[in-house]
Parts: sequence; C-alpha cells; structure tokens
Amino acid sequence: MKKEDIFKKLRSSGLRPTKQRVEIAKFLFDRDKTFHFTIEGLDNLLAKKTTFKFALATIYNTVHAFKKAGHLNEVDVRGKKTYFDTNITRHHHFYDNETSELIDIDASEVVIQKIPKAPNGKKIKNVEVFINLKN
Amino acid sequence: MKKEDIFKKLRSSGLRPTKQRVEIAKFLFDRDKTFHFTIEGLDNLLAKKTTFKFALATIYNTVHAFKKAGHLNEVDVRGKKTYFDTNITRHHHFYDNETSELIDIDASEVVIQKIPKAPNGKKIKNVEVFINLKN
DNA sequence: TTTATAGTTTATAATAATTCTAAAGTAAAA
DNA sequence: TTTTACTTTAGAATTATTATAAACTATAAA
Ligand SMILES: [Mn+2]
Ligand SMILES: [Mn+2]
Ligand SMILES: [Zn+2]
Ligand SMILES: [Zn+2]
Repeated sequence: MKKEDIFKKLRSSGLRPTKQRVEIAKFLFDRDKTFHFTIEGLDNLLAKKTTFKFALATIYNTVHAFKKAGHLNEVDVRGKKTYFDTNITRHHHFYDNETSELIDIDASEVVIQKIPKAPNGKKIKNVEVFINLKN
Repeated sequence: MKKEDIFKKLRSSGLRPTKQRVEIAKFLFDRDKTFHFTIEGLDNLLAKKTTFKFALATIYNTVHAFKKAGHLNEVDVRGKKTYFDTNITRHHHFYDNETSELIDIDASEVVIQKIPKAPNGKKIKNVEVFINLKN
C-alpha cells in the first residue's frame, strides 16, 4: 500500500495526516491479511513496532474515525473489549475461544438455504454467521 | 412453573433459596416466552415488580450462578452491556438495532447448506446466526 | 514566509459496566 | 437453640471507554 493510499484513508475519514495517525493507518491498512484487534492490543503492537508514543485517546479517536468512515468494522465478541476488523466486506467469522482469536470466513463459503422472514414492519439488514471453535 | 421447580433451579446452581434469589428465579424462569435482558434492565423490572430491594451485586451474583449452571445463556450484542437469555436451547437471533431488542429464531428455521471446515486441530462447537434488522 | 486559525495530542479526569470487599444478616446443620 | 457457613449489602475497586482542557501542529491567509 502506497503512502498516497494511507493519506487517502485519512482524508476520507476527515483526519489530517499527523505522524501518529499516519503510523496507525500504516499499521492497520498496510497488510495483506485481515487484522482483527482490540484497542489495547493495537496499543501494545504500536508500542513494539514504532518508536514514539501514542496516547490511548489518540488511538481510540483514530480508530473510531476510521470506523465511522467505513474503513473498519466492529465485531461482536464475547467479553468486555470491543473488537475491530480491517475486513470491511460482508464476511463471517470463526471464533477460537481458547485463543480469543477471530478468523475470517469469506461470504462465499457460507450458503444459507432457509431463513425466517423478518418480523412485521422490519427488514433484514444483514446476516452474520459466527462459528465457535473448540479443540 | 411450580415453586419446587424454582427451588430446583436454585439448588442446581449451588444457591440457597433466599427471598432475593427466589424472586429473581421466579421472575426469570416463571414465564412462557424467552426473556432477553441486561442486568440493568432486570434490576429495573424487579424494582417495579416486587416490593423489596435488591443490591446490584446480588443480581450479578445470582445471574452468573444461573449462567454457570447452564440455566441462562449469554448473547453477544453490539454495545457495552452484557445480554442474557433464558432460552438455553440452540437457537438464533434477530436483533432490532432500533429497539436494541433480541428476538429468538428456532434452530429449525435456519438451514445452512454450506459451511467451511474448521481450521487444523480445531472443531466446530456451534454455529450462531445473527440477523440484523432495519425498518 | 510569517501569522492566524482550526484541528490535534496528551495527560488526566469522568463515566459506565462490572467485580470485589468486608461487615451485618440469615439459612441450615449440629 | 446455638453454631456455622453462606448471603446480602453498600460502597470501594477495577476495567474499558469517553470527555476535558491545556500545550502543540498542520494548514490557510496574509
Ligand atoms: Mn462484545
Ligand atoms: Mn457485547
Ligand atoms: Zn473479519
Ligand atoms: Zn434467545
């Protein structure tokens, strides 16, 4: 991912490209595979990966701006921390309870044959399949 | 649901039948339809329904004991509060984002035709389908 | 280029959900 | 009944998250 693409992510999120934000954006988006993370986890990884410090508030703010702009998704996982996902396509997840790890499942790998109709006056927005794993 | 069944729920959860616990158990289990709730919601409803007071800690402790005993399930819902479910059968949910309400879907109403195999060394424990609703 | 402006980072405080603690109360055993 | 172990409770502590406000910095104006 080029520097210009990183800047694009920031601009399209309404964020000026400060050094903290550029580092966060590079860390999140300059990768091949999906990245699932919590804010705390991201903070730890950034501390290892880069030299300068990030206030937690900056990480929260930046991640939320990316989410609002549609560059990140939130995933519901058991537990108290919020999980985020760099894969913003419609997809599903395995969840490994032992390691607390999410694994992507491409939408094409799940075929649903039968589903109930939405309650009166409501429509189906999307269907999420969550597969819990054990050893 | 008979008084004796309420006592059974308590005993099988390792709980003595105190008046607080009996009230909580009656409120949760003496009903026809599934009840989805948060601790805060349960607290409010108990305050309306019954005369005496419940310390929040008592509600947390009792609900967690029921969960550990398998009389309640936890459901993952977007947001910061934990949701519980009196329906302990394998089933799925609609989630109405407008009202923050969960609606049960019987397992038989969902048929999945294709699903990926579990990652190496792991097995599928269960599959949860979560259908988000819009107006 | 300076200078002004609006936006940003940061440490720290505040809030919200949950869990812990320890003293006073109660159910069940002896 | 008396004793013992368990329970309730108010409040403190903890954890994740959000808010605040003072010191910075990117960008727009001059
Ligand atoms: Mn969650
Ligand atoms: Mn949740
Ligand atoms: Zn994902
Ligand atoms: Zn349910």
